[in-house]
Amino acid sequence: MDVSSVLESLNEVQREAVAAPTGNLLVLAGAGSGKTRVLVHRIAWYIQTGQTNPYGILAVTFTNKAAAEMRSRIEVLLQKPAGGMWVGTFHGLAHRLLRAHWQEAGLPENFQILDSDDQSRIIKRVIRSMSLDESQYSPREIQWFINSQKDEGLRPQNIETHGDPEKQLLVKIYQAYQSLCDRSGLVDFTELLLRAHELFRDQEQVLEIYQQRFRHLLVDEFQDTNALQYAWLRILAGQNGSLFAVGDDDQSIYSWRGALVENMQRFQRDFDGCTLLRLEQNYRSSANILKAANTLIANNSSRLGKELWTDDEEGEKIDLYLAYNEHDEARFVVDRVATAKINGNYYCDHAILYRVGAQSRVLEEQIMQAGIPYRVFGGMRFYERAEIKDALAYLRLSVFIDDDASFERIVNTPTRGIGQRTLEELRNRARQDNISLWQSAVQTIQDKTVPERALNALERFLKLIAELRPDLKDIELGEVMDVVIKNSGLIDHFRKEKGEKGLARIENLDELVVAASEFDADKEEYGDMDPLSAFLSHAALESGDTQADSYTDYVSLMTLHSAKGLEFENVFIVGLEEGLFPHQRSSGDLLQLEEERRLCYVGITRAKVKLSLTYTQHRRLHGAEYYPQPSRFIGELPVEVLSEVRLGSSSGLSMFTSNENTSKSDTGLNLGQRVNHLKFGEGIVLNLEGKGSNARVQINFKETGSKWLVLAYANLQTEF
DNA sequence: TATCCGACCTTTTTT
DNA sequence: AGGTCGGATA
Repeated sequence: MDVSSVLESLNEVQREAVAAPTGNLLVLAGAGSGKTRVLVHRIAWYIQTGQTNPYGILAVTFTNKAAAEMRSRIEVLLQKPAGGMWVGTFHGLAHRLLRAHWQEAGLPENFQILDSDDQSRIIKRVIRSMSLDESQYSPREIQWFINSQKDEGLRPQNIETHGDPEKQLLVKIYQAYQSLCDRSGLVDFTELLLRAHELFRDQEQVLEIYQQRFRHLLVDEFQDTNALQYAWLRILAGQNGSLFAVGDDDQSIYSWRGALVENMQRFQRDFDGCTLLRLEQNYRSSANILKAANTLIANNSSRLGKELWTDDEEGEKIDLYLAYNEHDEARFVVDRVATAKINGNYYCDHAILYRVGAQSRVLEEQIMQAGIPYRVFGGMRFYERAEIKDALAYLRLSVFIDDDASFERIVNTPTRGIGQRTLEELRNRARQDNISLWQSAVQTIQDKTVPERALNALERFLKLIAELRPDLKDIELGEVMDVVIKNSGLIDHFRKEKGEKGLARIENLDELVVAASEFDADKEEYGDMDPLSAFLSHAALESGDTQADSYTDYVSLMTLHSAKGLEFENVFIVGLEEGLFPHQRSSGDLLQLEEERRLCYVGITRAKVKLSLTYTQHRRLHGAEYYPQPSRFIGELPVEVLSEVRLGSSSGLSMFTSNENTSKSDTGLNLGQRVNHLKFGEGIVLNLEGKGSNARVQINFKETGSKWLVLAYANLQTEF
């Protein structure tokens, strides 16, 4: 094999990283600097120099999409399947370990995976069963508490409460939640990681197997690792393993879900002989775009430090558009996209990025009106849909009767006369005897401790599930799914739902049958699990990211967060306003503000050719009116790369005024304008009405709040 | 058991 | 504004 081919087409630093001697290496890789490329080539280098075969390599990422892309790029480079290599997400790999070592990990063979919705339902139940006030102990907060404890590697008994009764109670809830999960063989997402870590920590012989095997560990997006993931990598690497980590501290935007940028510094301390390389040459964006990105991010402190550069030319300036309101903003963007299309560009080279999901609606309205195909990313995923989870719950229960989450979900869906009273009885018994709801139901039927009518209903339910079971073994997966959906009565149930909704649900259920029949359990991923169990795991771990159809041309709408890792010729970032971006909830805290700035940096660096930024004078959000100040991030960009867009009266402006009926009297004032009043001081124009001597103006004064004034007497100063 | 009403919330997302 | 959720009601 010609080793040099792996190094061809790499720049000097990339080559240095790829061909570095085996050992611990941290690659600080800027946006668009070819970071995944380096990682993939590093793997090929290991193999082609004979340092290891695929069997000795473990490469880990955060999303299934990234993992799939990595694997396929490796295989392209090697020109053969990379069998035996472990490539996957932290959760996927942890899952694989736990399936292989379920006994050592103290799990039932058929353990089921809880997604966060399942988890939150269980937590609600636990709170209720402890007769706590739900309004005082919000399930959300408790879920957050439990997950962050687990992220820290903490079990209830390890948590120091310092006698704080509040915390003691939280720990008690955590405990109760965990024992419910344990007795019903349920593993939440974080638990996958925690158990996998404990497996390594406590089972020396297991750890040894994997330490021997995986001498070469590689991590992408290292800045996104949390404490537990870091600990897992560290224990697996041991003394003899080597870790190749690629990341960018400037793109760390997930601290709010436990990601620790500090892991990049820690890595250099904790891992022997760690070297640091910087990939700073950018192959994506024009010089102007990079200049904007570099200048912006330089406002952050405590960076590892790096500055992107490019051989590319200066390129176009960055457009900056001040819109009247969010409709005008949307119209501006859509107009630009439409024009680009007419000029021979593709829709799919365009992305519209926003800070919060709620901003997509107005954009969608405009883009729909223009008849432009688009896709909104994010939101409900396929396997998260209620009807899909219902159907899967039938399956899960049939393969693993102790799965309480599924039992609860479907015991009375569709309604079959098993009401709250009966359920309460089942739950109590389950808790008292530390058994699953299914076992509890069996005993309840034996002891006849509920009314006859409920008893019969319960019996019918158990029989329904039990009858599914023998059928499932022999027939093909799609057929299994079909039988489940038909026998469960879900179709009839949703048919009764009025409107489009029920219809859509039934279509989704059809789609589920297709998904099941097309599912092909990868032996590497799922070992010798039976196909049905493998499919259920798959459904839990891959929430069904709908693959972008490559043959349709559409504009992408997404949050800045979901844009990370992507690139587009043409990028619009909308809503650059104080309070929105940076978001209100981040603006009080310096660290959070810096994360917002990194988010902006991520957004800017998505653009290859053209970047446009917009903000508004007036925005309606959550039913309230805002007259926001321009985002500080605009002010942090170098003026020389910006170009302010002023529309002639023929385009956006006239459309705006005619459509919105906000044409104001000719007062010489604009909405959002700053004015000064002799008595009330400084304020901002909120509204105008009437004409001539009747004209009135509403002003939000800094000191005294909002007031209506007759313009003729107000004697406002507009320049000060 | 279905449906309606009002209280409540609303940053970002993956697994 | 718009969606979700839980409780009250028919």
